[in-house]
Amino acid sequence: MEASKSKKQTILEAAAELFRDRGYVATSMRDLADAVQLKASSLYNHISGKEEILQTICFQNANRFLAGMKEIEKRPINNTDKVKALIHLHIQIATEDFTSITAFNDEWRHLSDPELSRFKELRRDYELRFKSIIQAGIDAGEFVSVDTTIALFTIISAVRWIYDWFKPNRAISMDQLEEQIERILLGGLGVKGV
Amino acid sequence: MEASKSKKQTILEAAAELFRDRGYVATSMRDLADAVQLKASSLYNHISGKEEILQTICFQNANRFLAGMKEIEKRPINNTDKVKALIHLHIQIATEDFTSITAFNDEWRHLSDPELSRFKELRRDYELRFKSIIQAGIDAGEFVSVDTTIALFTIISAVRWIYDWFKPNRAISMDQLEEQIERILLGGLGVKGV
DNA sequence: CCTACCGATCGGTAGG
DNA sequence: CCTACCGATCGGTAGG
Repeated sequence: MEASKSKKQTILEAAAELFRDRGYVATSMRDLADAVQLKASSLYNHISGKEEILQTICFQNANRFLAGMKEIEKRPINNTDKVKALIHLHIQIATEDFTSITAFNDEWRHLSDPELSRFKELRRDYELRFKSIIQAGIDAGEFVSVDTTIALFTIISAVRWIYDWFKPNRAISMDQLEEQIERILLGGLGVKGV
Repeated sequence: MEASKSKKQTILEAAAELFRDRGYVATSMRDLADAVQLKASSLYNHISGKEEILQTICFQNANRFLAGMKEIEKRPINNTDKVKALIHLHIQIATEDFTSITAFNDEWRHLSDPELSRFKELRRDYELRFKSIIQAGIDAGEFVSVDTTIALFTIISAVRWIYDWFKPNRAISMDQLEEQIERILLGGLGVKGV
C-alpha cells in the first residue's frame, strides 16, 4: 500500500490534468479511464464517483493553503514579512503543483452541497486571516492606509494566475519571479525598499 | 429590427448569464431555451448552434478591449497615464458588463479552431501592446526597472477578477475602487504620489 | 478488472 | 415557433 504510487493517486493526478486542460464537466469518465489504461467501469473500484475526485482536489489544496497560513500566522515576524511569506506560499504552491491548482481555482464551483458550502467557508476563512494581516500592517504603520478588501484581492489575484503564464524555462527564474512580484505588490502598499 | 431588443440579443444575454453561473459545457440548450421561454429547437432559428454564442461573447469582448487599447495608445499622454487609462478600461468593462466578461475570461478555451487560434492571437496582440507601454514607461524613467512580463500579468490579473468579488453596493464606490487599485499597482511600479 | 448494459441527457434536425 | 425524434454520449451499475 506504500510500495509505489497507488492506483487511486494515479487516477487523481490524471484527472487533475484533464480537468485543467478541458474542465471538469467536459472531462468524461471514459477520457479519464483511457488516461490511466482502464475501462470506465473499473475506475469505480478506486473512487466512488466523478465528484469525489473533484472534492479531493479542491479540499487538498484548500487545506494546503490554510495550513501554510496558520504556520505563517505563528511566526514572530512583522506584517510585511508575513505578506511576503504568503506571496511566497502562493507562488510555491502554484509552481510546484500547477496541475491540481488549476482545477482547484477554476472547477470548485461544480462541487455540490454540502461540499460546495464547506469549500466556500474554507476560502472565506483564509481570506479573513489574510485580511487581518493586512489590517495589522496598516495599524502598525508598515503599509499605507488602503482598503483591506481591495488590497487582499489585488494580491491574491495577482498571484493566482501565475500557472497560466509562467513557464519555468523562461528567462525568469523562480526567485526573480517572486522577488519582482513582491516588489510590485509590497511597493504598492507603500513598503520602502522592498 | 431596431424597435426593441432583438430575440437574438435576448438569447445571447441569457446565455452569458448561464455560462457565468454554470459554465459553458454545463449549460444545455434546453436550459437556455427555458431561460428565454422557448423550446430548444426554436433557438436554432436565431443562432446556428451553441458555439456561435460562445464565439460572439468572446470576440465581442476581445474587440472591446482592443478598441480601448488602440484609443489609449493614440492619446498624447505619458505612459503612467496610459497604464492608468488601461486599468480604468479593465475596471469599466468588468463592472459594466460583468456577466459576459466572466464567460469571456473563463470559457474561451471551449472554442474550436480556427476561432480558438484567432482568439488567442487577439489576446496576444493586446498583451504585447500593453507590454510596450510598460517598457516605454521604464525607458522614460517613469517606472522602476521591472520585468515587463511580470508587471504586465500582475496588472492584468489584479483587475481580471474584480467581477468575482466587487459588489457595487458595498462600502466602496467605483471611483474608490479604481483609485485604490491604481495606487497599489502604480505604486508598485515606483510611480510617486499616485 | 472486464463485458454488457442502464436510463438520462446531450446538441441538433425534419417537417410542418 | 412547435412536436417529434435522431444518434451519440454521459455517469454509473450488475454480475462475474
